[in-house]
Amino acid sequence: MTSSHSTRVAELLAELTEPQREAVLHTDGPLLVIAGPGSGKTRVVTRRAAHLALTAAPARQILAITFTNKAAREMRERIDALSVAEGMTVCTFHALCAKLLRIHHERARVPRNFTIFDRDDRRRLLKQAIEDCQLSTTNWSPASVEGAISTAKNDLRSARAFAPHTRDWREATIARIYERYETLLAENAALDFDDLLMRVALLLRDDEALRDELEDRYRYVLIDEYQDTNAAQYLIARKLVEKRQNLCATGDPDQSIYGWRGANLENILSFEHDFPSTRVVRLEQNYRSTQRILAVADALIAGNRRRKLKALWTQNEEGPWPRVLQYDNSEEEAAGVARDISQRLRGRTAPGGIAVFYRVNSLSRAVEEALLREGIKYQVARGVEFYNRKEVKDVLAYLRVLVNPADEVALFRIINTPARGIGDTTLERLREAAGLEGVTALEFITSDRDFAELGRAAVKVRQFGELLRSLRPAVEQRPATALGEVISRTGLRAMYMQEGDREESERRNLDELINAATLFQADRPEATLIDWLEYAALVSDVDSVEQSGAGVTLMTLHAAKGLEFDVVYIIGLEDGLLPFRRDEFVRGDEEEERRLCFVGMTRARKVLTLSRARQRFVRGSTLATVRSPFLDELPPAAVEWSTPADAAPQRKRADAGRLPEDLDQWTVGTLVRHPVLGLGQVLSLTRGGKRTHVDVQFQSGPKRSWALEFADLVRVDFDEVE
DNA sequence: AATATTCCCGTTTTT
DNA sequence: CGGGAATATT
Repeated sequence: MTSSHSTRVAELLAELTEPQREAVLHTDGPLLVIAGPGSGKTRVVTRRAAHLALTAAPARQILAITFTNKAAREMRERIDALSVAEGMTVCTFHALCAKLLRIHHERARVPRNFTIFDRDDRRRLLKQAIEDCQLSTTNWSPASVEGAISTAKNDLRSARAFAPHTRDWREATIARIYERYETLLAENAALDFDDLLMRVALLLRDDEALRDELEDRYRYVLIDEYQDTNAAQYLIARKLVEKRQNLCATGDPDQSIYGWRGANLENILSFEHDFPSTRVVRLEQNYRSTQRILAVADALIAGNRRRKLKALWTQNEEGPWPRVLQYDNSEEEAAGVARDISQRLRGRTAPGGIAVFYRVNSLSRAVEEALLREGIKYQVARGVEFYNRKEVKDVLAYLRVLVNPADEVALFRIINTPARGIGDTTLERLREAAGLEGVTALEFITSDRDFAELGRAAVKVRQFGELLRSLRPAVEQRPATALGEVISRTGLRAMYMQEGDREESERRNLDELINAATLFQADRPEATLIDWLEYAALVSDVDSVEQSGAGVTLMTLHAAKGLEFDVVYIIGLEDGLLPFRRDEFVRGDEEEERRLCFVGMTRARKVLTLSRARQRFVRGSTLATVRSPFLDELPPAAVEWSTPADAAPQRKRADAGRLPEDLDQWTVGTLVRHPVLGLGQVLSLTRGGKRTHVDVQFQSGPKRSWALEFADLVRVDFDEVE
């Protein structure tokens, strides 16, 4: 071992706490890192990866898997910065699977040049599948069927496996649609996002030789955000490390907020059971938030049952009390938040350090208007991504047709874009004619014939066919070149050439697309058009949700995961909104909603403000709201409640944490008053060794129990009441 | 084929 | 109420 080697190892261990060090140093065997919010997880993961590359295996034998491209990019950058891990594979689950399927297409029984269908493509195909089954898309909305099929795929249930297990007519119908959809996908030589995972999972399960090969290729596997894995990803993870068990999973059950997308919290909760020799490391020290913010968040999440206990703590300053503000209505809430932000901006806080979170996007509107009125710059981090823009998808559709002639979803997307006089009737006839001859639509179009059966449109179709034929050689060219060729030859550029504000952004986006392709191929000399299309299909964000620092950030609680801000506002803490409930009778997963709230709170470094409106303007009408039960779960002594209308917010009781002086007069039946919940009656008093617990039934309905020291209750005599 | 009108529906959305 | 999609109109 050279001295430079040991110096580098020492560097990797520098400035780490004991548990962090332990996680970095662990090499062989399963490792579970339970990482609380702001606990330096990324640092640990990257150092660990570097440490492995330095001491255990060549970097190319290490595989780090993330969920998002952003996470992959960040991890890659940070690992690169340590400059010991060149050649390491750092990518998303989907990218890994796409690559594996491309390489092992024969064994996986997929076409080598398969197209990856995004949600839009999938919807179109699904619509067709529903129609093919003679069903109406009104009764069988593509969206709901999509959800059912996606769930099935996430659970590794193929169309064939799905059909025999249907329990009612609805499921049986979905099974039919599912089968038809799969047939259509195959005809299009396409895979959807879920297929990528499912195919690889099943492949690893069934093809031992390949699994063996991959296990030798990737000797150490790291999976980030393990709490978000679904059944397919879980199987992939297990199969990838079957022999060596060198799996390092990092995550936090308390931050699992994608259950509705198929994520299965059980995967992380039962990790130690699945991998019996697991070493568990808990990262519990928080470097982000103040003591008071952390304490409140911790108190909230303590209400969950399905978790792994963590003792969050911090050496950071105490900080100001987190506040709960109750406004009369949603406009005042928005105005209040804007006013508060305005005040902070006059202080030292930079706008980029401030964020407003909400459960549903529709809440952003009121806040936006209020910020506008206050003249505060802001940005809404929303999901409209670059690669979902129409003009971008049109260009990509041309490329897709070139690469994969079976891709009819793409073909029908571009057949009349730019407008070339091929309408619905022509399309119908064309499909029919092609079907009659037993050739694909593309073969038909690009064949050398007169298209007499298409009447007036025959010339247009022939021209389109010629265009496609002339574009074919572009397949062999480099992505950026092919892209430029398509944009100009198809008339798409011309289409956006007329001067005008609307076309301006389209033109810019097309240029941006060529830029992206140029950048892509710059560090991938071997990259083909197929590779670029795959990249484009799987990279949807393009740095869109970066904190630019120029303005206040508005986003959903989901989007906030992984970020941090000095000052955080969470609005709309109302029953049914957070926790969200679709309708009154069907309750959602309240624990997941609580985690969502926890995630939001723990984004705050210094100042946390929760708010709620007593009346909310929703869908055209104003409705009375009920305070979120989550607010009642916050230790009353640890937050500052105030109604902004009040001149002075009520200060904290100085004696919080102490038992009431008149405790000897407290019995079952004693009347008490709570600053928020009002009048109530003691149901029970339990003297514990350390704490005295009290159950109270409130006049207003709710029943609560507390440690009496923190209950914020005052005893009232009977005659004081009315 | 482009534009007007009606109608429907309404969480979150890593890929 | 308001956006998007399906449908009607020119």
